[in-house]
Amino acid sequence: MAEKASRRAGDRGGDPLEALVGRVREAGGRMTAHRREVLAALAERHHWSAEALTEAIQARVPDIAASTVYRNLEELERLGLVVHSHLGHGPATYQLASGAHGHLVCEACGADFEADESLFAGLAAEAERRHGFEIRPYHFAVLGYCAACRAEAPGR
Amino acid sequence: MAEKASRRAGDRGGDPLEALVGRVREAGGRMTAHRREVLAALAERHHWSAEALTEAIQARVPDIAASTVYRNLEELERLGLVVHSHLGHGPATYQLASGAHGHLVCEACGADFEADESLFAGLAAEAERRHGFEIRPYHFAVLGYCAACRAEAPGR
DNA sequence: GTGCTTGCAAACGTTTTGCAGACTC
DNA sequence: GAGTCTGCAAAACGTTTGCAAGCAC
Repeated sequence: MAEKASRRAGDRGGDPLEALVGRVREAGGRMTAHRREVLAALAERHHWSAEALTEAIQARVPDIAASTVYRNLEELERLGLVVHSHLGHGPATYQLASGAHGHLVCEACGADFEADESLFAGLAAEAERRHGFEIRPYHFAVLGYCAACRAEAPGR
Repeated sequence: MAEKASRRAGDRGGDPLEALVGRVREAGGRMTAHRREVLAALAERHHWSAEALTEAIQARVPDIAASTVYRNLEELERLGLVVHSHLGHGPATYQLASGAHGHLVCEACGADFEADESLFAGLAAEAERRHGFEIRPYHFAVLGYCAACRAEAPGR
């Protein structure tokens, strides 16, 4: 569960981590070892809750404080590198802005379907037309019932 | 701000409060004075946060405990009379199930547009077709930017 | 050297819980 | 009378803050 600690994390397709580091510097942010760990963890998977992210990083870097993770997420979000989503009743989840996408979350079983942006095209157009409103579909989950749960409790 | 306390609240179309009381009893719930106050307040307006609802009821019935309001909301939701929505980053808001509707909430200024169900018709159809997913559009707010805020900060 | 970043610990605001007593049915 | 509902107080939960020391630039 500790892997090879503090190596280049997130190995898929080039090295997105270094690109992120560059963007932090461009935006005037400093690059500390702990901030790098936060970025590395975010590059590894989607949908980290702040708490899970903290635990995952502490497995590699035991002396990182939870408040540091929270402050980094806040700062990275201000810099535009990170966005958060609300996937239902639990805490917010964080992801790299480059991987932002919408969600369908089942209220019964908690299943989480990543939604293609095109799913929201109609809603986006209607909201714009009727209200002049520009939606950001990745910032919220669309709650409802998944196919499996609907089959189990058809008359909900 | 205190109106005429403990009168029939929510006067549109008959007496919805008594209908609600009846539904609680049908569902096996008991009707206490405090539960009636919760229902009456919910019938008066939409989008109560639990805290605001508690304060409003305490203005009439000073000895009602906050935990009683929370437990009533939970119970009424289980009975299907009440639903809650997440309108952004703040606490959840509660409303009578009969008045449930979707929302567009501006991330910049917090403005809240009540959304006609038809706004979600396209999304509902697509989610159903692609994922077999049945959305519940009133349970979440669609976040984004309203027309006024877009005009102020066009290049967001 | 400047000032952003950090750990620690405490505070925060909202919601949940345990319990004994009060109430509805 | 049986079982639900209640107030009170304390705990839980996830997150934020103040401070002094540490580090990037």
